[in-house]
Amino acid sequence: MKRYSKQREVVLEILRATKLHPTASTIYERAREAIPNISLGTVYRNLSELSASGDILAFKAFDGSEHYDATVYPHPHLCCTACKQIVDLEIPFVEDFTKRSAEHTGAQIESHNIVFYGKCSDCCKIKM
Amino acid sequence: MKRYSKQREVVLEILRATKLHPTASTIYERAREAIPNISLGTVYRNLSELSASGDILAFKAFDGSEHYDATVYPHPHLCCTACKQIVDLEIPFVEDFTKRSAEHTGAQIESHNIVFYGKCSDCCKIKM
DNA sequence: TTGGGTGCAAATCTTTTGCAGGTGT
DNA sequence: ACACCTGCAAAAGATTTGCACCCAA
Repeated sequence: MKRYSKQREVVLEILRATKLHPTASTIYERAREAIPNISLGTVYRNLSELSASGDILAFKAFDGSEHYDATVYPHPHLCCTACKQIVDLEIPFVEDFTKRSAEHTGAQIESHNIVFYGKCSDCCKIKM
Repeated sequence: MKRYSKQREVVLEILRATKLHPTASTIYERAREAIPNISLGTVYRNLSELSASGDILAFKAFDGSEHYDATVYPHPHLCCTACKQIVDLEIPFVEDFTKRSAEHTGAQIESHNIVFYGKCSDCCKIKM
């Protein structure tokens, strides 16, 4: 059975309080503010468990680093080449695209990991 | 200036001869059949260069491992949960989806990394 | 009480890099 | 000759894991 732990709660809180898709080490640094002697291994373990239980999502950015996200329904991300941030994209027709892809290829698609690379809308406004 | 090297040629040949999206270490093992004393570092260096010059594509699978592909136009991949293979998907409307996503979000999308997770068409046929 | 959770440190694994020597052009 | 490329090995990162101790239920 799964038991309560302060460490897991803190990790989850940190993720839910940000929209910035932090990495494990960023979460670790922030968690130390609440639990100074929390270990990095514990952060990893909890991130894995939360991810496995569907409480959070994990995905890889273009540079290969793992990022975590408390927004748990599958949604595309955009890695902005200008501000270097990873932003959530609200694309209402993602599931439609996925379904069409499945039909077109004869595959059975359960989930997806879509990462775009380009310039986010904020950065597009600023320049050019 | 870029110069010829047997090592780079072998790496590229290996990639072009397979449809299986090998990882660096798999390519390394195979390359050693042609050049027994080739080093893993050289394989990585050449994969980076070939990727930077657009001769090959690199992408991350769901488990985070980097895979390489000699099919250079951007196309989605499917990680099959049954046979564990990574298969290319021919989705004619990918670019359309990308364009619509850009329009919808106000972002400027340069490239994409789309990985589906599910069961490939072959595995769907075999067993329900 | 007891089995899951933790901190710590060592171990893995993957990828990168410094360096001295080799090799296309 | 010169700059690029290589093999080797060490380094760097990221993530996992073994272990003894701790604690929620």
